[in-house]
Amino acid sequence: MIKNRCFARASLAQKEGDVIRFSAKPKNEPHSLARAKRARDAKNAFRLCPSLIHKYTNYLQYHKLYSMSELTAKFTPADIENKWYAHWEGKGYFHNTPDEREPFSIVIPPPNVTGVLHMGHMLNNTIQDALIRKARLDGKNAVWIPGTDHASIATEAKVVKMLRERGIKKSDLTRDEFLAYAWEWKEEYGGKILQQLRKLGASCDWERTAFTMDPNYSKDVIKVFVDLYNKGKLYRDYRMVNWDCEAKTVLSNEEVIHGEEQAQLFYTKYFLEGSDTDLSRDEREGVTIATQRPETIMADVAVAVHPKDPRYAHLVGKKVIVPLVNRAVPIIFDDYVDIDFGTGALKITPAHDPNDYELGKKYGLEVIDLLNEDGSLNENCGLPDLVGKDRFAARKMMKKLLEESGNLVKLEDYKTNIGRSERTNTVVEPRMSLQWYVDMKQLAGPALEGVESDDIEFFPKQFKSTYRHWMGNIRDWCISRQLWWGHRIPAYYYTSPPTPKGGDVTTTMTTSALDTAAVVISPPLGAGGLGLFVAETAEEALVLAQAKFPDDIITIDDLKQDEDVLDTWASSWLWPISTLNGFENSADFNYYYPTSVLVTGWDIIFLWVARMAMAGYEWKNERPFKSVYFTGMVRDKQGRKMSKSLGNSPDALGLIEEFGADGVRFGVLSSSPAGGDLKFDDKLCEQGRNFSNKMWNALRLLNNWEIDATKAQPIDNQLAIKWFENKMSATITDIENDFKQFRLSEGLIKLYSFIWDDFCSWYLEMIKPDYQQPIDKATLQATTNLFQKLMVMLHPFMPFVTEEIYYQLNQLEAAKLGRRGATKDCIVENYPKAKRIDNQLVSHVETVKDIVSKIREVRNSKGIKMKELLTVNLQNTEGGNALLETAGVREMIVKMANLDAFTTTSEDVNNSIAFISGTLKCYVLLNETINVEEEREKMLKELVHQQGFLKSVDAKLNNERFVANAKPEVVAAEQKKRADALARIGILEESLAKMPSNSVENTKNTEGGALAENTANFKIGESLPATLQLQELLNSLEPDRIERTESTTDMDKFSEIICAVPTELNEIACVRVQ
RNA sequence: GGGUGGUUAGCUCAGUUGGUUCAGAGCGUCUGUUUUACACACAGAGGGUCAGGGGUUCGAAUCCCUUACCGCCCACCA
Repeated sequence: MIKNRCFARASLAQKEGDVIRFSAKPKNEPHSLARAKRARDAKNAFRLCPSLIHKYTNYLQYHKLYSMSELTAKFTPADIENKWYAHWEGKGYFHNTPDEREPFSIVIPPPNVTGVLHMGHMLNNTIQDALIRKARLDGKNAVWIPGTDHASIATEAKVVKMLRERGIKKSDLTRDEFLAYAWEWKEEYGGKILQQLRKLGASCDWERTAFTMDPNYSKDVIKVFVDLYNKGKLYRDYRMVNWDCEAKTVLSNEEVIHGEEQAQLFYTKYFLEGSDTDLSRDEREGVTIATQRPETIMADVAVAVHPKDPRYAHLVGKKVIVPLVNRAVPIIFDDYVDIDFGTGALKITPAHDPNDYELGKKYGLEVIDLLNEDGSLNENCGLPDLVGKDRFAARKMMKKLLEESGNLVKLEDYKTNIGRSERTNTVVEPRMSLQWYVDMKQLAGPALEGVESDDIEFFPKQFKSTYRHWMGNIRDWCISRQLWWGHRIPAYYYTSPPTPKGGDVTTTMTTSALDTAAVVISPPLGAGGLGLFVAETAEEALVLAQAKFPDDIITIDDLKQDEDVLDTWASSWLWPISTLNGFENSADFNYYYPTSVLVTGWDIIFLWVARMAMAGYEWKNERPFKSVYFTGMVRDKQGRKMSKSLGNSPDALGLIEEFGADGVRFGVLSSSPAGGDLKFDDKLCEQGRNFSNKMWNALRLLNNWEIDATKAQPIDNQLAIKWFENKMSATITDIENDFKQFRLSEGLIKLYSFIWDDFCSWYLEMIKPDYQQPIDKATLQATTNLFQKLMVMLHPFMPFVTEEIYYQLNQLEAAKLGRRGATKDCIVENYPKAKRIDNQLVSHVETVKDIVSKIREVRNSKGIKMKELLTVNLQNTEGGNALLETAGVREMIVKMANLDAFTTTSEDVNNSIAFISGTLKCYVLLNETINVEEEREKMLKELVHQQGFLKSVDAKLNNERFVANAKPEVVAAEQKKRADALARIGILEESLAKMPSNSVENTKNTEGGALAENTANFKIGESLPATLQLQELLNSLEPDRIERTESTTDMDKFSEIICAVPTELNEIACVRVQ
């Protein structure tokens, strides 16, 4: 039974011609197979790449012999994540209350209560969690307040849909009945996302979970509304608004998403009044306009042209007939019209276009509103057939009607920007409506100043200008919504005193009347301005009403509350204040406010961030957060925004399952510098998972070591430990800086490479005892300490795996080092502090690493196996001696490069390969004859490079202005470079001089060539393997799973060919798993 | 139209206050690996005129101007 996953997943193959083809590469396929696939792509399959087959065979062998039974070598995150999360939460690590420590607080951008975790949340919340965990490790009083937003439109739309599926219409319900359903829905499905955040490892203070419709929160929202009204920063007005016909509510500008869409322009001719009806359409006099919304034609009250347009100059004072309804309307001349667009003539429909409305006002035109609130046409359209029809249905019918009436000139495809509702995705219609507005100009000042002066600091900075631009051109904020789910507007209308009856907004009226519409027109609710009272409760409103109308006997039943609710953002803008009970000046508020940082996407900078800033300054006279970290937008590989409708959003929880929460956290963090967009690729999560596995295996290594308490600590181990401690100090300093500037991705990458390269690849190899030898106590102790420190450093980014390894290291210490007593959990450890760095020691070990690398390079190029002992000599120089004087250096080089000796020599060593590290020269002694010419060329090349380098350095140092202007340390660095370059050049020249100039004939290894020749003979064959390797492979399979083919055509029946290997007969045997 | 960001390796992106042993990382590619922690690995290699042009400077991927493409935000012409 073959357990290896890669093996089991090996490709399907199909035969084509005489070439075996692998099918699409399955995930996690070994590289060898990927190469096979490429070979296939090159249409050469195995015939041209025998080494590939060899390689794959080799890979399989390796697995069979060494890996197949050791599945534990893989780290499985799922096993530990739930365990640790429950542990942390149970211990109360996430919860904090005010104390004497330094506070660090974050409020979560509240996701919609009905939302599910998507990539944006993952990015956003991983960043917040990393910041919170770092603060916690730094010993701060860290609080992260979670919660959800009631999201009025989005939630109401979902509830309506749910009810519809149950056969219930919203219109059949009373407000209270509907709200009961909505709350029921919220209790059942709401907050799911908060559970999902736990999977990600978010260490929120769940005891503080808030909801924007909690009783306390609602109270604040209402209080704020009343306060704004009383301060004169809130008003009601009748204006053209963005209307969502599906949700039947107004939308703010920020809630309308514009996008380019395909539309049709209807070229429609409006005939001149009195023109000859006997003439054909083209002959008859008139004006042709172009419109994309022909269904609004019936509401036209004028046609406009440019005053300087010669085509229409003769029409001054004339009228045209609106098609279908045959109403005569004036032609007006206004330079608003663009002569070059369309026909240069424009129909004026004040009720259904903001610009037309303005023109209508200017010329005192009638307003005919022919749309109902659901987007269907009403009686004002004047055509019975169209009444009740949806605007899009009507549009289609208009085509026919206009054709029949002979007004339609032509149709033209046209790309235009269409506004759609952010929440319901319906096309937004401009519509006249009476709504509540916040006077933003009064609020924007302090909020703008706060960001300008960096009282609130933006990361990255460039969002300041976006913010400035918007705040400078701010428009009033429409905060009423015609919905039920939300905070009901605390405005009460007293209807008793007879008010002038204005009629419904959908009736025909003139613009002169409209100017005072708020007062004279009976709005959908209540009595308009006269009997309007804004108060936190009906009782308070009653008091106001009684005071205003002392002659009336008014009871609470005479007051009618506004039916509308507030825009969701009119509650979430209080989030940092209300979640801390700021309006009651609570201890929490005084301690945690202003919050430390807000982490959010830049897409809601206006919807939310700016408004929170306004609210903070307005009611608390204080910024709501010290910094704002704008994350990038997560996009798919094609750069598109992740969205449900595109279906391109990866399943967040699925990703966690596949790569582990830590893997996903790594993935989203590692390439997400602030503000930049992140094209999401799950390869990054894979990298994160691999990283976890790497550390897990480092732990396994330590676990496997036996301890020998009597063994003295080797000198090179001491050096390794000192070196690593120094490097760690440097890394700590770097990471601290990165956190300060919110450069989390950089911090993570640094740690990644520090742990993977410095710790695993170098440090552990340095201290690793010889095979089956025990390790000394001091080294193991130091190593577990260092490892644990690394885990603490990495913990903010990858909490689960670090906690687990940290714990395992404690266990290891207890078992092998006899350590007693309780130890902290990683999550509440103290973040390591940087110590003074011994630069000389570090640079010596870096030289060691360089020498070792170069020796490996020599091994690689000469095909010398790692196992083979080598002798390397170091040229006797001052620098070389200084290096060797450092205790442990010699031993370290000997061990890491697998040498039998590393000694100094004063003479050139014959029959060796020389290399230069820094200013040191080493000789690798070889038994075989050296290709002198090759070495000479290498050295010459290096010499040229060094000379060029020296020249550029000299050019600077000889430049007086450089020496005069550059910083002293830069000049010193250049001088050092110069000295080093000179030293290297000296070494090279000396070596070259001593080299015999005649080259020795190179005896090249011809193995590769031979192999290549064999390949031409490869063909698909039937014989069973004769090689030992293949035999072993086959032995690993159960006999009934092996089939033998007799001819190439038999290959067809192989549905799963897992490998094809060359036999001694230069044929290919194929093996498949049934 | 008004803002604003970008263009660096095949791909995705780093590159802090300008300083040639910094042009980097990951992935991908290529070569090698029975190397006892890890093939989710190890040891290496190749690959970029830092979009084009001009300027400032002793010195430019980095600062300025300009051109060409992308992108986003805001406002919008029926």
